[in-house]
This record gives sequence, C-alpha cells and structure tokens, in this order.
Amino acid sequence: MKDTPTVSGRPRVPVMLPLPLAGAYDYAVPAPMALRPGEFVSVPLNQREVLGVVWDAPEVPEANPVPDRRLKPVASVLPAPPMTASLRRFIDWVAAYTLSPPGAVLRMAMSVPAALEAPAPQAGWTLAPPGNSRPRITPERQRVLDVLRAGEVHAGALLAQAAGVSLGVLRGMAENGLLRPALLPRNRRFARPDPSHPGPALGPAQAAAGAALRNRVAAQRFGVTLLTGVTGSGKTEVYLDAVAECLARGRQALVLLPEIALSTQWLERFEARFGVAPALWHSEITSRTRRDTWRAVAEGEAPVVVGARSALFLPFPDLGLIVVDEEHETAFKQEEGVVYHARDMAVVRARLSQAACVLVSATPSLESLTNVEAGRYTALDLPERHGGASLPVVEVVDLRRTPPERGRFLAPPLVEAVTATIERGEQAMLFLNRRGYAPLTLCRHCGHRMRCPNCTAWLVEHRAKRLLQCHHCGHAEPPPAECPECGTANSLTAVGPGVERVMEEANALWPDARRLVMASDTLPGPAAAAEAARAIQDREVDLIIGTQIVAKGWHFPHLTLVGVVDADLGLAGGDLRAAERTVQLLHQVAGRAGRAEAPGRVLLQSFSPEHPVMQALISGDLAAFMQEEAAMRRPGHWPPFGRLAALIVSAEEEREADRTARDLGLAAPGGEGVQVLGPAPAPLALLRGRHRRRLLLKTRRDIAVQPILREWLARVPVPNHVRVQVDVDPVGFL
DNA sequence: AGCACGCCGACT
DNA sequence: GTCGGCGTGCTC
Repeated sequence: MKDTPTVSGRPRVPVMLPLPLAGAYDYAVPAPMALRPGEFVSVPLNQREVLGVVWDAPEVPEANPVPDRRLKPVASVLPAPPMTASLRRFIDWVAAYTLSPPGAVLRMAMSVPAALEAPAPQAGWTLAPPGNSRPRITPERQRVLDVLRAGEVHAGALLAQAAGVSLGVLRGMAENGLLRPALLPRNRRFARPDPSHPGPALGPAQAAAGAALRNRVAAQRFGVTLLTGVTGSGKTEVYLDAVAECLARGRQALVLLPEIALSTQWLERFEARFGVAPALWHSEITSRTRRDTWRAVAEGEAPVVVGARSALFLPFPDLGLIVVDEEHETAFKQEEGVVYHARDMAVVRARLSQAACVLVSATPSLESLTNVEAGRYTALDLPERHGGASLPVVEVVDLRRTPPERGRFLAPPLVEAVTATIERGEQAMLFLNRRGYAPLTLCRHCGHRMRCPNCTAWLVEHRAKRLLQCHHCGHAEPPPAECPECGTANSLTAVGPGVERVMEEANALWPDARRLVMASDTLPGPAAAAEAARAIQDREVDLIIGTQIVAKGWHFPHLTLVGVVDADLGLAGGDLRAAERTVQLLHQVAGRAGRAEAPGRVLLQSFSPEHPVMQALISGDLAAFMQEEAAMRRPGHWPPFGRLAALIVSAEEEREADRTARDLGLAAPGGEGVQVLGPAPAPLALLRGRHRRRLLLKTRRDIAVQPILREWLARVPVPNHVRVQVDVDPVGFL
C-alpha cells in the first residue's frame, strides 16, 4: 500500500462527493484514522456534513492543491464495505465518457445512504451457560430447550411460536438463568440460488449454446458474447445456465432487463430454474428493501441481482457475469442527468470486473452485430424455436387496396382474421403503439389543433379519463366544449387512432369477445401487469389490445394472431434508426404469436407493403435487412461506423437558446473526419416550457468525441439560464 | 446538491 | 421599518 499522499507533511486524502463538482476534494486525515481508497466517509462541506468516498491519489500530483490550512478533517468512517477499485474505475470511466462530473456518477452508486450505516442488530435469545442454580424445567421450558440448540440465537417471537409457548415463558427462563439475550445473526434475506437445482430440460441446440456460455463464464475473464435466436428459442434458459456457472464459481451475476416492473414472467422462469427468487433492483422497490439489497450486494450476500439500468452501479465485490437481455431496447438509454447507455456501460463494467458479458436479443442492434463482425464480440445463435413451435407467418394488409371503412382503423382482412381466430377459441392481439383515444384533436371549422402549452406536441385525447394529455410533460386539460380558436361549438373532432379507439371499434365488431387493453396507463405497476398476463394465460381473455408493453417477452401460449394496426407508425420522421427500431419492435410483437403447438399468424396493416421493413418482416430474414441497413450507414460514417454526440441547448427564453446555439455553431470544431451539423431546432423544439436547439458532432470511428467536446465547450461561455446537455451516442431523436 | 448571502415586495 | 421571496455562488 502506498503512503498516504501529503503536500507538506500533513496527511490528506481526496474524497469524491456525490455532488456535481468538478472533481474530488482533499481532506485532512486525523491522526488515529487510517484511510484507504474506497472507504465511505463523512466529511464537512460548507456548513453541513456529507457522505463521500475516499478516492485514489491522482497519478500526477495536482498543480495547485488546496493549502493545508484550508483542509478540513474527515469526520468519520462509515461501517460499510469499502467501494471496490473496479467500481471506482467504472465511475471515473462513465464520467469521462459521458462528460459528466464524476460526483454525479458517484451519486448513482450512493443512492442508498442508509445502507452505509451499520444494520440495526436484532435482539434474540440463546442458551445461557449452565450456572450454579438448578431452575425448574417445566414442559413448556423443555420445549423451548428442545428447539434451541447450543450456540443458536433465535428471535423471541419465532422461538415462542416454534416451542408453542408465550413470550413470558422466555422472559421467565432468562430470569432463571436458562436463557440470555443475544444478537441475531444477520438474516439471510437473499437465498443462494442452487446452480444444480433441476431446471427445465434444454433441447440439444440450447444445451450446446449453454455449454459455450458456461465456458465463457468459467474463463473468469472479460469477454462479450452476443446471444441471438428467434423469439421463443429459449435464450433465457441458455443464459440462466451461464448464471448457474457463475454461481458455481462463487461470483455474483447481474441481469439487466429493460423494464423490470413488467417482468413477472421472467421471475417465474428464474424461480423455475433455481428454486428461489433473485434480488430485485428497480425504482419501485421500497426503501427498506432497497437498503437491504444494496447492503447485501456489497457484502456479497446477494448472488444474483436482476434489475433496471441503475443496477449497474450496485457495489458488487465480485461480479462474474453481466447479462443484458433485450439488448436492442432503447429503454437502456438514460436520457436525464448522467446520459448513458446501460448496454454499453455494462460491457465496460464487465471489462473492469474481469467478468463475462452476454448481450441477448432476438433482434440485435446494428451496434452489437457490427461488434461481432469486427471480432470484438463472439456470436452465439439459437436457430430454432424450442419445443417444436414454428415461427409465425407474416403478411401485409395493403391499406391502399383494402382500406378500413370510413372512420374505422381495422381493414376487412384483419377483421376477418380476428373473427376466425376468436371463433376457433384462440386468442388474438391488436398492437398499436399509441396510448389514449386519439393522437390529435382538430377543429372541423377552423382547423385549430389542440397543442400542449409547454411542448411542441399535440394533446392526446384520453376519452375514458375525459382529458386531453401531453405525453411529454404533465399537462392535462378537459376537452373544451367549443373550439378555443374560433369558438364553434361541437366542432372538435378526434383524428387518428389510439388503443382506446381501437378498443371502441372492437367493442362494436366483437361484442361477445372478452377484451383487454394493455397500456402503461391502464396497467399501473407490476402487479396489474402480472394479473393481466395471468388472465391471458388462463384464457380469460379472447382479444388483447395493447401498446408496446405487449411486445415485451411475454409468453402467451394460446395467442395465434397478431394484428399490427399501423405498421408504418415508427417510420415517419428523419430518425437514423427509425427503420431498425421498427423492425425490432414489430418482430418482437410478431413473436408473441404461435409460441405453442398452434401456428401463429401476423398481419401488418401498411400503406407501403414494399417498404424494406415490411419485406424483412415477411421474409423473416432480419440479418439481410441489417446488412442493408449497415450498407446505408457505412459510407456516411453514421453510427456504428462513426461517432455521434448531441448538444442540446435549452432555455426558457427562445432568444437565449438561439444565441448560445449560434455561438456554439460559430465555435464548432472541424478538420479531417470531424463534422458539426446544426444548430437546428431540436425535434421537440419546446419541451416542458424550455426552448431547445440541437447541434450534432459527427466523427470518424477512430476519433474520440470527448476531447473535441471538452475543448469546444470550454471555448463558448454559457449564460446562467441556458443549459447545454451533452449526449454522447444519442439514440432516438430526443 | 444544499446552504448562505443578497437584494426587492407585502405585511405585523 | 422587517419578514421572506428565490437568484447566485461556493463548497477541500
């Protein structure tokens, strides 16, 4: 261990604070304290005390360090396992990559301050050593003695219950010297999954893939595997095999899911494989569970954690495997605060932890496919559906040739198919990625459109709630009786469909069918989603109408027909990844059909059946589609064949946003392989009352964007009310 | 992030 | 006259 660094003899340590400061602050180390990097400490900061982490001494000493006399001493060391060097390096890495203050990244790793305090010890009873007195042993007392073996400590309530006595008996025994109070051992809240627990039987292809993944984990070093396979091919069981191998080696495993709150079916599969539940980490767990889970992870007591992207910042002391399921999902991109992509950061964390990383998808991202092609990742593919199920047949309903009736959204071929499916006693699903009743409310008299006052967006009618809502901010208002522009009464009319409106149409078409809407606002929380899934599995529903939450890895064995109400929906707008994302989403939705013996059928309603996206879905040859996608992006150095970073300039005053955006544009970097696009109004030019302008930095893949961004931003002064947000590797149009 | 300092509006 | 609104700036 290196000596504690000093400036002029007085011992000091850098302490990283979970605040958006430029770097670590130095503190004096009081004489009796021995501090090593990683230790959680409490330090004074400007009239208050805050928690922080002892960071590492800089490799090159700071140019002008804070003089000794201005140093404040570290107040105390917290009774928690120190943060590992690999997590500290991860935090530094994420901060440098995303251009965030390291303290802002640290904050994500210190989200549970209560977990840093010593857990409150629980009182219980243990056998007292034999004394001189010989107290009377009643039958009740004997039963207690029978339950409580030497050396064991039991909680009073449980002991009394097990022995069938009252708590008074225990107290009496303590007074007579038979029992004495003792502290309970820490309760093992997270059962250790048994890697050899008999799980579901694997087919030969799965077993082979499982063995290959096990080898990757057994190597106990960094490596990334892209596990692909059509929906229903059993990818989950295969990577759970890798989790088993990781557990057998005594290391921890982390599984990231895009939307953990909706993943009850996934948890059932985990329990079927290991006999116990994993530790869960997402925004909806209670603060108590949060504290216990964080602590258990830090102490190595939680062998498997399944969580949302924030679980990447948990304090695993010995991470052996990270799985990113549905790796193509854009939900892994964090868009607020520290802007990062959890899939990419998972790879980094795995590398810094000497862990294996497995990216899983039926529809892998072009990023990951390109990494396989370049030899950076290893590919592993499951070619067939497991258990004899076949892939659904995909057809397009040409809306130009067989349009729906006026004011309707379901074309005759789709209506007939749904009718036939329900009549056969099978389930059908209608997919439309639009919540509410109608995306636009228009005045028939003057053409006025109902807009959000805070955002560049239409207000979406939610007829059941009798509200017009903005899906970008919290704004909601009741639908006005007359047009706010021209004052005409009863002139406002709903334009376009949302799931509610499709439901209305379904009510008229199939009045006897049992119908269910699945959307994020009709299924508030995991319990409601789980109940819906159960009702579907138990055939209590004939027709499901849903938004993209129905695309998530559900297993609905009786579902044989999927109708996509508007397959063209995602293709509008000039987004770089619009086609890729639409193929991925629609393929996932299609994959819900025909997961058991009965074959599945998928109908895509589209105005452009010849579009490559529809053709790819019909042929099922997504690999060929992705190759064409690659061929289109490669020449212009678009990601993943080049790098992209977005600057979002925002201000309440439009002129201020414009001015700073223009200044940034004038100071734009250039040179070989470096290009700046913009400034231009961001696609949501007004969001939550802030005007937004966007600039895009595009570089060749061999040129890092971070140093360019740092120099660029340092050249341009940003006024007080203006915010410049940096988004390295932006996805979606923002 | 939070806390203090500072400079302008309606109140005991 | 002061109580308090939140804009600005600093924290080893």
